[in-house]
Amino acid sequence: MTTEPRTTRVSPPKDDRRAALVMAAYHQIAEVGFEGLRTRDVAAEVGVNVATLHYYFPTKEALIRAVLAHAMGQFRATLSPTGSAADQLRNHLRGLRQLLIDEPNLGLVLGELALRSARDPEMAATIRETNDIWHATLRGLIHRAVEQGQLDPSVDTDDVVAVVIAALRSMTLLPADDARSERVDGTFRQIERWLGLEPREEAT
Amino acid sequence: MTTEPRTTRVSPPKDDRRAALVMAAYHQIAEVGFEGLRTRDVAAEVGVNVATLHYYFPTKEALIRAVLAHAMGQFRATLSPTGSAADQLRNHLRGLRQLLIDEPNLGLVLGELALRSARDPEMAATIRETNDIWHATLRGLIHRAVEQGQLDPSVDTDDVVAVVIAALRSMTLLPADDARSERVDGTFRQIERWLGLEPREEAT
Amino acid sequence: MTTEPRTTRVSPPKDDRRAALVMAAYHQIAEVGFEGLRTRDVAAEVGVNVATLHYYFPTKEALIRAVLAHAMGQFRATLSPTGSAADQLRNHLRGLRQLLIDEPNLGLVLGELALRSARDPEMAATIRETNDIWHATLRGLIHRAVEQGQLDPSVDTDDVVAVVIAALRSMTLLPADDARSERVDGTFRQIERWLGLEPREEAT
Amino acid sequence: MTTEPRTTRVSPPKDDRRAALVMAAYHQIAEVGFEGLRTRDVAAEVGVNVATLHYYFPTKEALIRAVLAHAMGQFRATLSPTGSAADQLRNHLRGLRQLLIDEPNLGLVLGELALRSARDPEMAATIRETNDIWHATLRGLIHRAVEQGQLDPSVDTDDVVAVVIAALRSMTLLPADDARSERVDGTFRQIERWLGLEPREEAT
DNA sequence: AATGAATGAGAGTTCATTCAT
DNA sequence: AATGAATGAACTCTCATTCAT
Repeated sequence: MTTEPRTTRVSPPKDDRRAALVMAAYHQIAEVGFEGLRTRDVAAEVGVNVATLHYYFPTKEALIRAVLAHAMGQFRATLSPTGSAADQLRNHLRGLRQLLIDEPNLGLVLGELALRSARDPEMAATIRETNDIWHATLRGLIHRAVEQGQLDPSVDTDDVVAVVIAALRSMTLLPADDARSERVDGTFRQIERWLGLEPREEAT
Repeated sequence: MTTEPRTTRVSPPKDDRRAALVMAAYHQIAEVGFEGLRTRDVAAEVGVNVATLHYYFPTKEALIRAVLAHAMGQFRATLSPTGSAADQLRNHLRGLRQLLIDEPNLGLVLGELALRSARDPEMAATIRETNDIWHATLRGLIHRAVEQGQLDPSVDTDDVVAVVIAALRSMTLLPADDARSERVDGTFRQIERWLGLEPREEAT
Repeated sequence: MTTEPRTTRVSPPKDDRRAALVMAAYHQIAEVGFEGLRTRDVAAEVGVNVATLHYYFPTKEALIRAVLAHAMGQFRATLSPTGSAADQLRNHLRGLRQLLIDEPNLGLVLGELALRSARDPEMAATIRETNDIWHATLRGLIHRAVEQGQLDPSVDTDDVVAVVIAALRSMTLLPADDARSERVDGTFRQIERWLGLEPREEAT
Repeated sequence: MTTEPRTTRVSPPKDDRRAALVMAAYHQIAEVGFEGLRTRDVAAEVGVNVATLHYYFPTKEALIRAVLAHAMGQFRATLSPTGSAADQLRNHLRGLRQLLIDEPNLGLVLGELALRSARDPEMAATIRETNDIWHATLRGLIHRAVEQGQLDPSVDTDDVVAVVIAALRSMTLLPADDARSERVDGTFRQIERWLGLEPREEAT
């Protein structure tokens, strides 16, 4: 409750305000959903007046778009390529698993966004785009891994990619709450098995 | 001035009104999400006054609970047992696929409910319960199918069940929009393949 | 400040509420202009909640339209025909004069509406309509009065009607404040003189 | 990075800024009325920040006062005396007519100001002052014109002045829109006739 | 002399809920 | 069993004004 002494000018210089507001909105969405998202609460979390929020984002919708962009960015970061095809595949899966652990809110927020996209064509387009990139990337990785003799040719099909992504989406877009965490781990493990990536022992 | 005596039971008798309101709410949630759910609109869809809605459901929450019950019921119906274990398994998968086709809104509504359950312990409990039943049922079916020599023993593990349900949840709880329908079909097909159920050729 | 005891059910039964709100808005416009018109204040003047106002008028604009209709009605009432043409002419002028005395707010409200009509085509149409009726009526009366030998033929022109109405509009649409009341009387007197209607002695 | 030194007086020197802001406010009032007058929009029209506006005018009210002064000045300019009394009279009428044509916004702005003066004593005083000067001037001109034998003695009364000014005010203070322009011309013509100034043929 | 950033105090509008009938 | 009328509490968004720079 006490305001920290503003000795060091740590407080946001320029557009950290913007970023802070996006983060707060992100957090609020995870906490109360779009249903309970209130501009005043977002502003309060950053410690500014609502009017300030509207100074940066003309409308609530604009704020939500920014949250969408942030969430998409966080997700896409797990698609960065390094190592052999099989390694990249493994890294993607593990990176995703780690992301869900580090950022437990991401699932909720992405879920809210995915649901909302059903009523919001612009948002739907953004999400579909990322989704398609995801499919293409995974398909490409599996294909090259098979070519390089690292995976069994039988997994180089659209259907396999479809199941894998479906399962991953389930982890990513929904509260891990009811899909208890041992099931999450099991899911990741079994995907690696079916793909033919020898599952290394967990460290957790 | 005098309204004709309502002796003949032409208009909904008693709690058809209730059911109609639940259906309308269900429909509204699919259309506008919890974010946009308005008691007035629900009442209007049934053609009654808002106050009438509150006669049947004291609060908006009560109405939502009823929608939850309805949605859960619809889903659980696909778990009904008939035939051999492998047949039941197949039936469940196909029943689910059919349900998604027949009732395209169900995914949206279940998704909304699942997300909301993250903030609503009572709702979370109901959903988790159904979820656990799902897991147990699937596990049991696979186990018996293996015992009866209909499936390969390698699929009789918790991890396999976890992936399968994760993939199915993805289909069930999220707008099929971005997971384009061919991917949905592919997913179902590949699950059958991995389980060792020979995928019959699709109709349609 | 004390709420009057609601012993007698004098309080508005049905759509007196509507009328009361219109009257309050009318009064508020006279008092603070459109610039200062606040739905909350209008509602407060009637003693109801703002939400109640919006129950009757979906938007502030709708309320303003109703005020326009009310004001136009009050004005048009002075155009009712009785007696010979010259009598009707006299009656119209005197009726107008009386209206300005009885309803000192009318000028302000009509003025606000007239000014607003410059930015509001729909409102402009309504006002122009009344205005045209006014012109036509006056022109007709003068014409018939001339035919009946009650007025000098020289006044039977569009230009005369234009001046007369211009002068009357000035009285009607603007605060009588600065056009001090003796000038208002003088204006009415002189119009009668120029038209050839012998001005009767004032009673005030 | 370095802005060129503002040695050359290309940009407005000192209080051209002030004047520009007043003109913009004047323009805005004509366009959207007091109801829609926004300091931000005024500043934007000049191309400066709102804060800059507040540097020149501490409050919105101060800006409005300046607009009032500007509008009054423009009007009073038509009262400048040149020629014989009858000429001055004619010049005043024609000058006014020309002003309304050249500056179609003036009517709107003066109308807004007149209406506002009903709630603003200070503004009312300023307007009444101008108004009284107008009356006195007109009265004086007519009186002298009669003395010089240029007009009929019958028009040398307060009542005549009252009607004439009432009619002129109607032209000046209200949107010419509904008082269609042919009526405006007719009004000016008839005033000249009644005063005994032979109306010269119009040029357009 | 000028501005970007910030804000307090509202503004119109919405909505779940209540209650007399 | 059903409704029209009413409301408190909020919600998003706006705006004149301030202030450090």
